[in-house]
Amino acid sequence: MAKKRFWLSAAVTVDLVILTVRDSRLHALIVDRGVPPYQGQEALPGGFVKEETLLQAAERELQEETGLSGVTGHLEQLRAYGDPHRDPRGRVVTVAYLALIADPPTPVAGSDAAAAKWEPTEKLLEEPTQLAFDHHQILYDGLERAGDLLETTPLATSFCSAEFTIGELRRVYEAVWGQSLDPRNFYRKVKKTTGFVVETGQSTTRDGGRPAKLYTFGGVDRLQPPILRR
Amino acid sequence: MAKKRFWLSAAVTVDLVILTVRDSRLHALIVDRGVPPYQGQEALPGGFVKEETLLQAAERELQEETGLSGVTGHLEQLRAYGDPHRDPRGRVVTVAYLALIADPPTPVAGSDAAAAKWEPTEKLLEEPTQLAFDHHQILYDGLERAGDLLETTPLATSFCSAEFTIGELRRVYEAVWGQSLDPRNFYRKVKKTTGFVVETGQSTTRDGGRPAKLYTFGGVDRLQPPILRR
DNA sequence: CGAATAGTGTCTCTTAGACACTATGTC
DNA sequence: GACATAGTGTCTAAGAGACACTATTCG
Repeated sequence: MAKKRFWLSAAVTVDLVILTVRDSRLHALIVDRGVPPYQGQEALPGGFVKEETLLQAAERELQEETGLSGVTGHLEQLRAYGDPHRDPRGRVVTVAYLALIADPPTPVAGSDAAAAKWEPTEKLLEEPTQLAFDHHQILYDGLERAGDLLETTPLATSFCSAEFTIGELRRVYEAVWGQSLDPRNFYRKVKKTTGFVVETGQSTTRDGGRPAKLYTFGGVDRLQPPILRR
Repeated sequence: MAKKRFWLSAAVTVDLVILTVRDSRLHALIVDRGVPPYQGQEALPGGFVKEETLLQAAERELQEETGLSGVTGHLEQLRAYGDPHRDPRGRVVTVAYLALIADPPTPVAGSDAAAAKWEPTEKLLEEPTQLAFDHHQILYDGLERAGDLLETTPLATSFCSAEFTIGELRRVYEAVWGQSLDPRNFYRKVKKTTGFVVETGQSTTRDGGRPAKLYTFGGVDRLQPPILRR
């Protein structure tokens, strides 16, 4: 280690775009910043990376922010953001993660990062931006990724509870894509996609109308054929 | 800045997956490491980030490694890799970028990072891995991304010179996807995709056979309809 | 001429979307 | 009964792939 530390040193953080579907609308988890910079403003949850993997840091933050130990859902890296001036404290490179989780974790724990709350993404995207740092951009990228994921992967089920109806699954697609889908064509499309969903044999009337069969996730990791939006 | 630097500090690098198509085969730019760690082994080109954007760092490295000032092509972020033990020197988070460039920049300058050379990606993916760090994984991810990009974006043209034939474009797809395509169906598919290519009015016989019309990139940023592989 | 690539036509099969219709629950 | 959602059937138009065929160059 002769020339030790001649290179640039930076702080590394993870920021989270945590999405869920509530009342047929897409929501993101937002925190009120309790400390400078951007004190009092809204931001995405996140924090500094410790002696751990980036993914582990994201998992840790996710559990801290949602206040749950066994969060069910999906977590994947979005991308890194490293503009030299994105943080007034100095050089901070952040690695953003995208989390898709089922509604139940509604009660958000306060944690150290002040109050957290679910906000409709539609509202958050309105200009002018109220989010701290470059979090508006990160949120935008996360929403775009989420929309793409629903086309080719079965991750829409990450927004659902363990057992769900086709109608509930459809409302996930409608919320994320921001468009309505024909229930009948959607129904057949899902059932034709091998391994997407599996019948449990039970049914429910929680959505009103005729009882709907309940399904669980079928286990594939790619939708074949994909479910494409227009 | 009361509690200044209580957080983890890390070095930040960029690594590049630079792809091109030569002789109808996909190649990646590989350097021989002249310094430890992994001295003498093969690796992806890359370097430490300075007082600049991550993208700017990637552009700088790209130009240094290819020895060209105005590299034509495409450059986008792949993702970040931050395992605590990925670099024996300490905590180094790297942000990988994917570059797609046209063949002409064949003469690779030595630069400071020892010799650089084009290697067929097929050969590089063979086990056991000979690439330093986690560059095998990064290369794999880059190739996967490249394949996806060709489906929905016009970036195959980044592999071509300013003017190209449909046949040359097809050989790009075949090289990246590793599968042969029906020339006739491909031809109509490309021409049906609005804004993908534009006729120049000229033609060439450089591919042998009947003279082929020459095209330039049409300017769209999404292929509609997309060009999907089976 | 044959060989090679460019470009067109056409057939078949699959799929996406529109939408009529039936089924089964709650009020 | 009205109303809501679940689930099925069917028609039509567009797209994908297979492949015969024509066009134009070179040697």
